[in-house]
Amino acid sequence: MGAPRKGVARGAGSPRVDAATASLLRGALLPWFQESARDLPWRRSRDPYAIWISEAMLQQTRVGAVLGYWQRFLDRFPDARRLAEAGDDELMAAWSGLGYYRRARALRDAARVLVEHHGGLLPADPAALAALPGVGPYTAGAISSIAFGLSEPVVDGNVARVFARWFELEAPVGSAELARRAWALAAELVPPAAVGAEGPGAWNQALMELGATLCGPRAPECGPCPVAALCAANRTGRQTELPRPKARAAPVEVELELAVARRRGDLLFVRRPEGRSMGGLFELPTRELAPGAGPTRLFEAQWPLPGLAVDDWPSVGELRHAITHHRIRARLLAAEFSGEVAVQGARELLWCTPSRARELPLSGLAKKALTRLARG
DNA sequence: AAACCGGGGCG
DNA sequence: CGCCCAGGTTT
Repeated sequence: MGAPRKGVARGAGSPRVDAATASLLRGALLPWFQESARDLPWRRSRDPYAIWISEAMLQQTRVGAVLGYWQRFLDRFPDARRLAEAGDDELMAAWSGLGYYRRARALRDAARVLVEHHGGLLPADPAALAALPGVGPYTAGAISSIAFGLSEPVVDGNVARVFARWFELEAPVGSAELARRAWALAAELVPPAAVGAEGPGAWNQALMELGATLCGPRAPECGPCPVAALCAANRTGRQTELPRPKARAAPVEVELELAVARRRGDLLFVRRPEGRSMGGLFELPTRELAPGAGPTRLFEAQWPLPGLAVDDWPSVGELRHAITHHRIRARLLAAEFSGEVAVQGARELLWCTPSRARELPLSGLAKKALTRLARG
């Protein structure tokens, strides 16, 4: 997500929310949140440090995964001073299994900054927070609003999706444009700081709660949604179409020929070279046909088995396969051998029955080819 | 702007 | 297997 652009003049086409709409949205969402918010342990804390830890753990990580870590981490590192002295081993032990381990080191580095420059406490100011390692626009806004009650916006994946539906934003998921518009909307919608310091934090959490529960990536549940009547996508029936999926690079069309070389019930396999994609996996001898713009990287140097004159072999079938952004059409060419097959090249060859081949590390395409051959 | 980090859950 | 997740940092 991009950074908030507070105070920047908005150009034409940027979203605006009038005060009446903002009021309706808050009046619909906040009571729902108070009623049905999940009882997450970090929501019971008012300690900025503890809230910071939860936000760091929740970066690109599901609530369910964090549940088992947050309290144990706090038991071991109850405040910034203790965290600043954490050794690598105990730090990693406390984080092990959460992924994105850079976050843990950033947390400790930030704790050292806190001890050195902020008296061991978290600042409330989002700019000061964002200057800490591992704290970006989202986390700065979250701590500032949730822990300190400041009127600061927050946009995560949930909020961007919710806004895309509320306001029919057409920019695709993950795009800079959607982030920019979502931040602008969040800044307009976040309520002013309340006396009880509950307003902005509750609002931000309510937005994320809606995105995490009812307004999920697919199959949003608009029936029970408290905001359905105010949601543009719900009114036009586009709630499952928005936000638009990420524009994906067009898949590369690949045409392959696979050699089904048989000898007394065995099939010939070759092993892909180590260190490249699918390295070490076995596959059928393969060549690529008429590559449009040079050989496809996934398959270059995969042929030549000069002993196999596949040009003369009859086709026994065709199959389709998809790898990342490649769409593959593979023709199966079969021939029967009796004696030795003279194959040049250093790559490892293996004659093996189809059933035993099932125990080999096969490429997905080879597995599919075996299944096809077994079915006849 | 895009790549990278990274593990799990789910359809 | 691809998508998605309470993102941030680096190039």
